[in-house]
Amino acid sequence: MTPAVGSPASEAGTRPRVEGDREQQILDATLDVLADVGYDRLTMDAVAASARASKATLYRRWSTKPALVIDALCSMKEPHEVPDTGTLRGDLIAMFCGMGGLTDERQLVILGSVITAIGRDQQFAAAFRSQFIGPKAALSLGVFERALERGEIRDDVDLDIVVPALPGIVLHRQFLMGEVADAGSIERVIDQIILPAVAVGPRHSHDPKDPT
Amino acid sequence: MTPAVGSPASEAGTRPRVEGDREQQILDATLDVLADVGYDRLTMDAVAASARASKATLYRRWSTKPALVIDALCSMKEPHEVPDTGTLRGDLIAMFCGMGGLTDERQLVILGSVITAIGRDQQFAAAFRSQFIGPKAALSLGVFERALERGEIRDDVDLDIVVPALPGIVLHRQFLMGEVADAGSIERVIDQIILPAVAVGPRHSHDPKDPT
DNA sequence: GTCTGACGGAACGGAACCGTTCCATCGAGG
DNA sequence: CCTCGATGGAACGGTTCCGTTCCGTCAGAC
Repeated sequence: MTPAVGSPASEAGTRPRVEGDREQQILDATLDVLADVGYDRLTMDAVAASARASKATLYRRWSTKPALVIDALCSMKEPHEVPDTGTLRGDLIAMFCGMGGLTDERQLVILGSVITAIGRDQQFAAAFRSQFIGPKAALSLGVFERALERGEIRDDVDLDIVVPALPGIVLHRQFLMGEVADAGSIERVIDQIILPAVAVGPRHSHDPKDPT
Repeated sequence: MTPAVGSPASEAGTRPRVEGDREQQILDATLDVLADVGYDRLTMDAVAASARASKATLYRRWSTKPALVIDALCSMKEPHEVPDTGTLRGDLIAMFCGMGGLTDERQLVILGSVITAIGRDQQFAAAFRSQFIGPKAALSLGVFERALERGEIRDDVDLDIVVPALPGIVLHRQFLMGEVADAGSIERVIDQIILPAVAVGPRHSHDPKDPT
């Protein structure tokens, strides 16, 4: 499968030279293969073929397959900063339903592809968590902290538990139950689990009219 | 749709060269290898070696690797029936912290090992969901329905969302965040997410299906 | 005691990968 | 124009795994 990332300048037989983004092209090809066959079945040959590079080039830059894959994961676009919609509900929807969120097909497939590797390669797991999970978790944490400042949620909420709950529920539905995550299902989880769990007292106030 | 897997031992006379549980021994060995190296890297040779069987024997009974693994998964012990502790909280803890629950190391490792296969083998995924996920989900559903009858939880709770939430959260913490699930962490999730989400009491409806 | 047949073990050819090496080619800088 | 360095492509030997086949063994059926 040819990566959609066609080099703008070079085409039609001319050999793609190292234009600086050559490395990114290879990493993109790595992600394509990763999404296609998974981590365990990803081979350097397949990556080389997909990137129209030679294995020699690959090994010149990355000594091992884990190193290449980790680099590829790190090269993925980070989710945008989450816009302040004024409510926790709006922020969560904006964050998880947008690009780079839980409805991003490619990202979900890749996520599932590396779970095996996470369980069996400590170094891989560490890199994955700090580079991939970390930024997303930080963003999500920020959303909840904003809600905390607004007084939208209880002040005794354990963010370590609450913050990862939403992706956990959605990913579980996706991977193990076979549902395709869309905005609607994510909203249902937010409305029926997350918001009730953090709601303030008996009064369930998710009022958008209280911007701190 | 089970591929050519004879229901053995009950048949008289014909079979058991060794013992009727020889098949189960092989399936157990399969689970061992599965937990050890994962689905993609599981080889028939490794299973044969682990079971001290010959590959010929394996292929005599299971035509392919997916068939063998599916049979192995199906042979795993089902979780016990959940004792009625009198409260939803007690039932959840009893169910998920006990054997076959979310603290069962072997089961968790195997779970992570097959996620790759689930995403890429439709037949495998279907068998896995009906044989592995299905019974657990049914048990969990029963626990919540019992709570519903007790009047412990709101009667407008969407069980399709709520029931899989707990395993989702815990598995996410385990696989992606690298936490080891123990009774304490599961209890925290129950107390801070699940119970608040289903607790009786006033609740604003965020249900998009109710656009009053 | 003999026959039967499933068994474990070993080996096979073929295929896929790995990591390396060699080489012709092409782009850029001198 | 010409050299130099990085590249793509192809091939290598070595390893692993697949699915099959053959064979000697041994417990139960007869």
